[in-house]
Amino acid sequence: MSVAPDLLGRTLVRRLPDGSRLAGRIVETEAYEPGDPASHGFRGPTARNAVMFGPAGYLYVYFTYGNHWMMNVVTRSVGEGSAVLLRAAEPLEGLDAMARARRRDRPSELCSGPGKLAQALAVDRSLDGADLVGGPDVWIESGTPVPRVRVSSTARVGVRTGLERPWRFLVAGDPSVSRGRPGPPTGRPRTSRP
DNA sequence: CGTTGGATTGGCT
DNA sequence: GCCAATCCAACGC
Repeated sequence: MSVAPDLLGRTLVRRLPDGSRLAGRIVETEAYEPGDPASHGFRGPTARNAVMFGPAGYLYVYFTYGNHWMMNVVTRSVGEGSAVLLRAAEPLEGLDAMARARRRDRPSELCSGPGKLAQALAVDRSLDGADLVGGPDVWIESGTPVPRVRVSSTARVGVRTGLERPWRFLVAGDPSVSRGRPGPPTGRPRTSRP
């Protein structure tokens, strides 16, 4: 869970097959933990969520609502089943390519939601299980840490269980944060671990 | 094997 | 603010 807020401010990089580079500064994440009823891993491994149960540092990509791909970072060791959903980023590099993929021009509409982010970065099922540490297609660079005081946490968006867990983390006031519809903000994240 | 509904988005009222 | 789009994994029979 603690890695979810730590990903804020880091740079998510995608290298396309033609060699071009796309990048965005992560501004919104959500944590999905072992034993968490809102997590895809809650009922154990399946063909879809298998990557979640593998080693940390890999990309878990899944498809939902008939249209959208979601990008997650696997964060725990083999067998545990955890992930951090990458929900939004501030476009930094390759805005033209992102705009074409998204059919939108305004930067704030390119990566401001989990489905939008994957579409802008040309991420789909083919990158499920991609190596984020040593792989050539997608990775995370250190970026600039976001000061704790600028991080807000809220209930996670779009889930019906686990609402008591304020595990959505965002950069307060950033225009690239998604328009989620969670409950009221709960302020800065708790310092204690679950 | 059929049904259900989803870690969403964008367009329309 | 509301809701259809659109696919498929999960689950029940």
